[in-house]
Amino acid sequence: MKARIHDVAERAGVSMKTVSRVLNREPNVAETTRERVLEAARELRYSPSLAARGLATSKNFLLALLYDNVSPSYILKVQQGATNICQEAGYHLIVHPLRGSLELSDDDVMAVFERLPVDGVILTSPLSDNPIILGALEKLGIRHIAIGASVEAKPASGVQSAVLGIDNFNAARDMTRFLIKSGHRDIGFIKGDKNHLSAKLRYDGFKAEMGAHGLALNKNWIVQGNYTFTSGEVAARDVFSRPARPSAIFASNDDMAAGVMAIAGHMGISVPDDLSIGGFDDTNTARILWPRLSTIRQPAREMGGRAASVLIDSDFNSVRSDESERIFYEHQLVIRESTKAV
Amino acid sequence: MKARIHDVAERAGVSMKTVSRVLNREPNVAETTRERVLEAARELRYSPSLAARGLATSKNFLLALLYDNVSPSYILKVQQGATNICQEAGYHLIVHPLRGSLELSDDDVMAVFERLPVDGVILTSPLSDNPIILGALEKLGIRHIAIGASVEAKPASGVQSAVLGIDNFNAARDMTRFLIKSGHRDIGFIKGDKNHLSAKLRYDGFKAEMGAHGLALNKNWIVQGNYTFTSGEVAARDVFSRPARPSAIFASNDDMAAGVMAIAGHMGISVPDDLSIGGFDDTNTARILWPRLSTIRQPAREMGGRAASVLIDSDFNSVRSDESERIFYEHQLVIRESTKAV
DNA sequence: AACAATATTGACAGCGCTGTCATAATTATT
DNA sequence: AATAATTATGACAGCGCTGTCAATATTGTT
Repeated sequence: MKARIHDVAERAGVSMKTVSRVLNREPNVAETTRERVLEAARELRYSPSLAARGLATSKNFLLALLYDNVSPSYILKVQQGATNICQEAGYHLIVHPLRGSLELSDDDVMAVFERLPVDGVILTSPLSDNPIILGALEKLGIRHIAIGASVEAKPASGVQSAVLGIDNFNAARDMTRFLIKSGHRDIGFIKGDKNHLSAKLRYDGFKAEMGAHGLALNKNWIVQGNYTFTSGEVAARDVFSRPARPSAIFASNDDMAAGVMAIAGHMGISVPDDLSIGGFDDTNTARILWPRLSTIRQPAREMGGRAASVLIDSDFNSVRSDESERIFYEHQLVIRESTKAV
Repeated sequence: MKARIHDVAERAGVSMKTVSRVLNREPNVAETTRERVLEAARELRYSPSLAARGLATSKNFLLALLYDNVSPSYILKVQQGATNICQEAGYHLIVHPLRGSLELSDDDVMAVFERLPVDGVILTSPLSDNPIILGALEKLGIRHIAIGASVEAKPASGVQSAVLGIDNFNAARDMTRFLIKSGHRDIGFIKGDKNHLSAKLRYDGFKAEMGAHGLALNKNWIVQGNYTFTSGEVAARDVFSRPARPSAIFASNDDMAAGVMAIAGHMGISVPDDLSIGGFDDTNTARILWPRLSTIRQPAREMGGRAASVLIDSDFNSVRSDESERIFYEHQLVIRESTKAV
């Protein structure tokens, strides 16, 4: 039924090993032989068994994408980028939600990775900063890329790993500066999940820029959220229940910004006429809302792709172990209709 | 470094085969032995090599979720349901976008599946109805579940397969009836992708219900879309460029409804005061928009989970080949703020 | 033309697990 | 108490591939 390498070898009149050489692009195969083998393989519609190959080489041609269930639109972008690259390279991507990652014990996490038969792992925020997860990965010697981890994230050691991200601090400053330059002085801020390093950095950026312009922070308008749409709604209700109302709200991700917009709509507060809203991430959400969100573009798809290709490449190019690099991406302020000068 | 079954056997003082029996829950193992083995396995943090197991059993503990890139929010729901079940069962889910599925040749498709080392495939619409894909799957003997395929989809033969879905026709009638009962008579419709069976059924349902109430269809207000947000925008622009304007638009999925809403916002048409909008699918999109979309809930997450569990179960319960079943789900009309009585 | 260097190929073992089948221990039946 | 039926365990081969290493063919060098 399904052709095996043996069949191809027979048909091409060579040994199995030679077929293997051709298929794996090993050097030292005569051109004529190579063609004969490829032809035979094509005729038999041969494709190697990943299981057998994995057993023989301890390579699985599988990558895993791990995420905690926040901000689906963001995850999806990363996933899209990663699957694209995987397909080109003949790899496959396993998606693995890891809910409640903060409560997970060392053992839980180890158990997950021990039975994840992959060649590399892509971590998305907030997993990117989670020391338990990072620790397990290193202990098991699994290569990994942390997306959205921040500058401060300590570099991995022992196994090859990398950190991809943007400069959250300065990105937040950019958005804040834009709002201020648009004439806003009363600006509210919705913080992201306490456990995300990115949340802290974005808030710090906001504070820094406000301070640089001599603008005071109004505690009434600064609310803790957790990066979910619902938390954005809750935060907005809170802010709007105060005696005074800000003229702009900067939510530290798009989903929360959407929550703010929903509550504004509900309360008859017109966006952007009565209230400007800024988001962060430029996910699909930002684009489908009306008015569309002004936000910070984070090249999530690109980063997902990059993460996959780094992982795949290091499967080949003899991995210089103990290497860890940091790749930074440019963010971009995207102005749309949810903000307006006052 | 990593424990092998041999190590566990040694530690427990039994043969490898006995360890294998315990781990695979095979019968005929003495209780005391079982415990000893489990203990040893735990101590060594043993977890079997999927590759080796796969090679020995031709089972990979992998499922694949295939989709063409339309309606990300819908895919995501299915994916969530499927990963949940997979995790419980110790399986993993590979996600595999298949862009431009309509132009794919027989060979392309075969090539994809031949190198997808999985025990089963979950298809989402529009792949669910694609004869080339279905054909390839059967030729290769890969079990599959088609989500969102319609009643008419011919049952698979040869390999176990199933169809999960809702009654698109009647669901569309329900939404249409609701709009009519709300006093709307001038109702526009945005069709889904021509190649989706669901698109046809939804449109048929709309027509049937309009007809049942003696309402005429206005060609100006019936526009072809393709299930994407952008196509919803284009369609809305088209409709609004006509001399008369409908009082309600029924878009055959949420993403297109979001597109309509965006254009309405852009043109200063107030929703729902000047225009009611109905969607379909009840994806995340419907919830984060303001006003939130009235839509048809399709239990996508549940279907994703069900698909996974059917596939996994049939891995064990000796598969009665040649079996194919149809599982139908109830849809539900969800009324939110995007529609209003006139 | 004889020899060294290099390119090309194949035989065989073994990756870590499970299926088959034989054997040993236990329990049921007369 | 002897035999049959059942339960519990293990030895061993082999799943389909690739790594190692040895063998052979080709090319280059004096």
